[in-house]
Amino acid sequence: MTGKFKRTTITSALPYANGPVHIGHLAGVYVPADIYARYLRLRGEDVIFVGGSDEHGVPVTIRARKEGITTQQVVDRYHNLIKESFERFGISFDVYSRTTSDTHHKVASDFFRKLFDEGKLVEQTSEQFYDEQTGHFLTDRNIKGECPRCHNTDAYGDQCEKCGATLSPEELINPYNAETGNPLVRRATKHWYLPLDQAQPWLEEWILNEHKEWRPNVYGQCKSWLDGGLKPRAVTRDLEWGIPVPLEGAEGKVLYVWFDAPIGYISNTVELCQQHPELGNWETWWKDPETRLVHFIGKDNIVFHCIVFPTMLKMHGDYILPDNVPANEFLNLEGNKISTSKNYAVWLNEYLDELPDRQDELRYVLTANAPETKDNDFTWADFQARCNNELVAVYGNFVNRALQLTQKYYDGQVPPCGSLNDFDRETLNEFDGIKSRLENLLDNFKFRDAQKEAMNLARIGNKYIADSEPWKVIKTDPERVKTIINISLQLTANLAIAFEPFLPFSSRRLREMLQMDTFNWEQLGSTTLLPAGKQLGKPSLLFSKIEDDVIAAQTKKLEDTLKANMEAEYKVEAVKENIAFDDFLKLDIRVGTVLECERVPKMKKLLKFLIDDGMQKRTIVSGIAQWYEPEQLKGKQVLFVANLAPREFKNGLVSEGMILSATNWDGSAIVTTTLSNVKPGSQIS
RNA sequence: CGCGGAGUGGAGCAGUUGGUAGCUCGCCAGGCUCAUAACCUGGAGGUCGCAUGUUCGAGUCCUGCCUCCGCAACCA
Repeated sequence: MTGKFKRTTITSALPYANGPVHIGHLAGVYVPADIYARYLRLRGEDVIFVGGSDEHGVPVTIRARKEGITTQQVVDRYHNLIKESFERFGISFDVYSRTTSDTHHKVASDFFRKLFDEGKLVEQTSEQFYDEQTGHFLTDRNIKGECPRCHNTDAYGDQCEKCGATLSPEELINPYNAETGNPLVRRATKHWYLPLDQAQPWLEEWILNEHKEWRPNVYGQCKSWLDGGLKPRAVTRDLEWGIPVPLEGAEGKVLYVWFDAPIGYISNTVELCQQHPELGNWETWWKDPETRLVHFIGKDNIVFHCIVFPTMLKMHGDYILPDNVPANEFLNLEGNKISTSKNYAVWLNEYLDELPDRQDELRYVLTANAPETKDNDFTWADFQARCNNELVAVYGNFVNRALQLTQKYYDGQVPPCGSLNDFDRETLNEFDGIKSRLENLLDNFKFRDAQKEAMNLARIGNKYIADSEPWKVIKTDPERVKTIINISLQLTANLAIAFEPFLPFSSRRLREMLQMDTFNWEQLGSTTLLPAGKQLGKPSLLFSKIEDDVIAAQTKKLEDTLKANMEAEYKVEAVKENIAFDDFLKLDIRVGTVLECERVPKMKKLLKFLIDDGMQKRTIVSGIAQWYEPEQLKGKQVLFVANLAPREFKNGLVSEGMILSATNWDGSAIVTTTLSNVKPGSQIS
């Protein structure tokens, strides 16, 4: 660590206790944060890694109402699930607490109270929409009403999804509660605001001038907010679930979640230091200018961690400000957005159950494809390829080669290193700079590149063994082979250290095979990690291949989810305008028997039917080839429009009518028929 | 015209201050056989979203446009 800092406080975004954690959270926040924490610990630095669940806010209360349980039960369920998943996945939090803890309530209340007492907050009364039946004020998104522009009655308080108009709730005609349908009235309510506008000057200096090194996405977004001019933001809300505003006359009001949630980082540190007195006073980790504060978050959280929370800390007084906020972009899944509400995700707890003992595989892939500069895509095919072609074939295979050769030639004892030839020196030179390269990348939050650098060590090893051909040399110069194997083993020992921050589970297994009891970052690059004569443990495979059926099961699961969502989202179309009876009589719908049915060459969607309509045979072409095999329909009776004007297709084919099908929710077509057979040509009426 | 980010070989991604376009995987050919049909070497494959400029020179800088993602609107 450079000069002015003596210790590091690492925070990771608090996952919202409204669902399990998924791979997007991991790739965006927890895996990079964990790599960084492990790296600093390995260097022997003072570091704490703080996490916890965010358990306030509106969505958890909605979920509780839907499921008929208490809000506390909802947050308990997800907090426990998330906490346990993180542990199993090896996210090495020093503390993982929650914002419903007593400590947090006290810390957050005191924080607010101090700002209030010192006159830092602005009090303001405004009119907001109120549901008299439920006794709730509503947020913009929970208000619906008639759009003043297109008169769609389902417009939201912020936008009409039908005509795209941007709205404010006051513009809606007949506003109502989106959840209950109750009509709304306007009612005055008092709230407290954080005057971000006052913070503007020093924020500009602090971010735009002093932190030009922040990532472009972070810096860019901050700049845009600052350029737009900051406005005061309310820090309280009219809700029951949350931390009560600690003031007289503020009954029924709580702290806004984004005000209370980041304070959770502080509360969790307080709890950590209570449990571990050796860490000293919690204030050291938050107020000492020699402490370096780093927030790991996703891109949606940039404004809160770079502008709002720092303003809170600064106004409070003696807190330090974040030194860096390495925010990641988003991870997509098989080309689609990950969505908690639509259940479209790879959930961590399910991954751990369904692919047991493969934590490092997921960690590896998420880091190799981390969305550090732009949104990236996670696919199971890529996951499999990276595991099998990189972890197994490059890293695992190299380790296995070195250990098997040692077992075979030396009964598992490290052979002595003799004199080096030019090729040995060349190889050692190649990985000589590994330590400083890794440090440079990790210190700059370039985890993807850093992991690649570690993997490169294994590539060097494979090349070294292949080029020096110990299996040939053993027949002519056994002494030489000792040196080759010694160097190969030293390389594997280095791998165990280099991969420790990234792949802690396999690193541990590798160290056990190598009987490395102690290790630290400073040893990286050393060629004397394993002394000659040392007895190694029994070699076993570091990684195993992932078979096709495992991947197929996962992709099927996602496809099923997509299908289920389509089904759930299916809406019945509104009924068309009424028609006169005479209009109906004009339609001549009849029953026909399918005599022949075949695909139309070069036309993927079309089936050609030969129909017996009671008088003659007629040809009808129908666009349902996607959904039926011709054989399925042969001999069946179908309903068709008999007096539709014939239509000629481009290839000269003429369709004399239309076969009636129901269009299902997923777009598939189901051909209609009668309950029992009737004579061909019978009319429908 | 609300704001920010992104668009680079078949796939996924890098490309710091403008100087011959890289990496991993896949593909093709060859080599090797200690190793999990693994490993090593070589090769093919790109008008860097589109269009304009600036420059001796642009993936990189200017301007305009198109597309995707995010924020505003409590999903990382």
